[in-house]
Amino acid sequence: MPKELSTAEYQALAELRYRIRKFLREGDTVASETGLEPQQYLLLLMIRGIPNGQEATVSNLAERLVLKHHSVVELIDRMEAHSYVRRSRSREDRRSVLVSLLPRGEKLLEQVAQHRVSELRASGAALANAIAALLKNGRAFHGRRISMARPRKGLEKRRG
Amino acid sequence: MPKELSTAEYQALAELRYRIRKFLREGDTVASETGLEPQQYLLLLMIRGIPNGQEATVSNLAERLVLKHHSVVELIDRMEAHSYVRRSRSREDRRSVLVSLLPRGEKLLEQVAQHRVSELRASGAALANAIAALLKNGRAFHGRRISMARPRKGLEKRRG
DNA sequence: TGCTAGTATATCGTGGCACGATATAAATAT
DNA sequence: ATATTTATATCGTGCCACGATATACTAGCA
Repeated sequence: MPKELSTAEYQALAELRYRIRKFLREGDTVASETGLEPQQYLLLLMIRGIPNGQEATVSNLAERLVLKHHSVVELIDRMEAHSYVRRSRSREDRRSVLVSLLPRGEKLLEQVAQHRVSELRASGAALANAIAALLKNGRAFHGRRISMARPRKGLEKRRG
Repeated sequence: MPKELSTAEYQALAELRYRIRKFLREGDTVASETGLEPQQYLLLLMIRGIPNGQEATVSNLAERLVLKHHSVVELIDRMEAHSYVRRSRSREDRRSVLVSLLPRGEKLLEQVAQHRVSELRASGAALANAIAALLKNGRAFHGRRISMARPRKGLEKRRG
């Protein structure tokens, strides 16, 4: 039976969530200033930033957004209504739908993403450090030291 | 006029959001297994994990959740309906409402938080490292090296 | 002491979001 | 040719978040 969590542990979990939340909501604020809902910006970003070797299909986007596929379908519906994206049926597999940005979506995405890149420089490192500091504090989590996983190499180097 | 963002930059932003999203949704899954909605778990956690020296008032909770105060009011309404929390009027300032956990809420929070602490050990460090790695790679953001805020100890070096 | 300004919470209408259940179409396996 | 699997789509439902607006309480000031 696991031990009861202490107040310090609850506070550490809460602080972690607060920092992540604050960081994400900064981006949401910028998105809403351009007329985009937070999830809409995220979908545009996931379409534009789909990993190499993948296509922006409903199922791939569902995976990247960590949502059930029909939630993505409905999100795309709403985006189509605003002319941010369009659907087209895949030639290779006619069950699949490819989602691509329309110029309006591309432009709005760029405005938000520009801002987000700037903010990442300002606060992204602080977020990473805050998370690492919270994890490092062994006392916050059962008083035992956490063994940090060794990070992999940078993204660009991974792909050959 | 800022330069156009490259595909690599979009991919880096998208990857960052994917990792954060994946991490958060792990917790959501555990929360929903206990019958809690994601935001409900978060509210319970913010009440229990309020920083020392603060009280769990609507305005303090709104700050910790990075929400408008009336969104917190409505969230508390829904939680009260489930007997997870209760409101009480502050003696010191009768405008303020103090929110506290009821036994049912406390129990559900503990179940989820226990699981989250375990998962933090497993994936929290990976998240921090992923964020740091994405930020560190200067090419992903305008090809210029980002000057990392100096962490107390280097992430990689901290623990072997 | 009374009035004004500021602060904290509450309510309502509205639209976005997410899911489970269910359905259809296409591809694959047998 | 049939059965199974996979991809997307639709609907009902409840949760979430905000702007606009309202009420109650506290603090400051003349």
